[in-house]
Amino acid sequence: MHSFTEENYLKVIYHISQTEPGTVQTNAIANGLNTKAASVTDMLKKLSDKQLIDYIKYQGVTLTEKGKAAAIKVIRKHRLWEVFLVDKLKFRWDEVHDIAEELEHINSSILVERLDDFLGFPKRDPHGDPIPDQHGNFEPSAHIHLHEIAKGKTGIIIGVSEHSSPFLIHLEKLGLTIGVAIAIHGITAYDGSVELMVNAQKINVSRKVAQHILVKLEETE
Amino acid sequence: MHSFTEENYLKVIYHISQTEPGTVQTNAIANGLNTKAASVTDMLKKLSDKQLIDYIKYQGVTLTEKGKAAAIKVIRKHRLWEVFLVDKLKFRWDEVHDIAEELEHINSSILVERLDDFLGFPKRDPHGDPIPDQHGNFEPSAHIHLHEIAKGKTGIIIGVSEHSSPFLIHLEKLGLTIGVAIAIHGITAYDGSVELMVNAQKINVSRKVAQHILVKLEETE
DNA sequence: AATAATTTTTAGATTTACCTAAAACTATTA
DNA sequence: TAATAGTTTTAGGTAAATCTAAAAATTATT
Repeated sequence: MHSFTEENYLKVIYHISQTEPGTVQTNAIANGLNTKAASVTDMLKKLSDKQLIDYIKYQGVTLTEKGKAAAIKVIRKHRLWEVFLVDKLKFRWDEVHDIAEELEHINSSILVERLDDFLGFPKRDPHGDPIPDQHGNFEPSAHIHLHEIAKGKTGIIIGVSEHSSPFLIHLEKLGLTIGVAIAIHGITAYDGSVELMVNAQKINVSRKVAQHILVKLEETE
Repeated sequence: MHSFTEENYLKVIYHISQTEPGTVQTNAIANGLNTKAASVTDMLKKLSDKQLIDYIKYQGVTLTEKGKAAAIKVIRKHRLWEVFLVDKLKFRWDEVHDIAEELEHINSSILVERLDDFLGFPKRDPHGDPIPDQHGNFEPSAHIHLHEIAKGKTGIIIGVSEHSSPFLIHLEKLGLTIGVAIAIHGITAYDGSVELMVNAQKINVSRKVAQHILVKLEETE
């Protein structure tokens, strides 16, 4: 269908469009793919010819419906393979990203559907990200970032927005894993770090770390 | 490590060297990869530079120890993934070849070892081919081709030497699957077809089909 | 609005893997 | 052994994806 490289571009464009408002910039894509702006421009022309993106020179791009569907398919595969690696092959959540990055390009829709079935139609991957269904539908999780939560609130960690191994290993050590209940004690004015209770322990988390932890707030009492 | 394409060349060279005696010819490789002799020559130079093959112009190639090890690694992955697809995802044996052809290039030794463990360290793939262990060792099966068996002999089907879907579906219809006991009634002089008993039924199998069925003969009574 | 800074695009090259057509080599056989 | 058939290699070219350096366009700043 689409080349390995095209799929990576679509995926990155999709991810950026979910986090940044407006059209997606050439430099942002270059950054997300560890490549140069000139290479991105070349590929944008190609993706535009294939009607996978809407592209206006110097103005950035947006995915077309077709492009969005293709991107979501890749993301679905990535997340299903991550579940496979953790649930079945006993990998840790910090080990699976790079392998899933390769597996996501395996091209067989029947394989994806069988895998989904085998895994019991999981709704979320090991990092808490929602897994799109066959038709590309998923409920985006109503989350808030840890560094934005007001003092006194309580909630449950439902995901992370960074998947690097060092970050995840750090979280593991702090006991900040998915499903864990937390209570915010306050934010340190000096460095923006967050004071919180986890597993009956009071810990301090840097702002940088807090920015990548997604929390579902508890219904207010 | 090695590119997708390099791995495919090594794999094909290995397979040819197992079936044909002597060095592997350029044309045979081109044939096995559905490419042209000129392209093969280009790649042979590259593989030779990397010391994966011994190559003398016009004389064909042989794998070096390094090349052989790389080829066997790919074959190990291919066969393990086939077991996964059939045992876990409930694919039929005629559906798995093409998907495994993609999966075999996924690059992660820990993944392969975990998969092997998950599958219970299988010794053979769904087509009866032996699966090399971590170190590349495997017992080659002592088999004989169906068309070479003498009248009156009995045996058990232990494998096939063609993996195409039409061929395997045909075998399935005839009841000629792995583990099935057969008894040779004779060979038809006119067309070389084989008369045999399977599941208490007398059937006739064309020479072309018989050539791709591997049988383990029963100890003579 | 003019200038400076930043971003993006163009131009021209490189690498990998492939192709066709022609030349060179090897094997066959008359 | 000379001609011919078959195989393999060389020569020259294409397409995908990348790069660097320079030009062009946009955005920000006096």
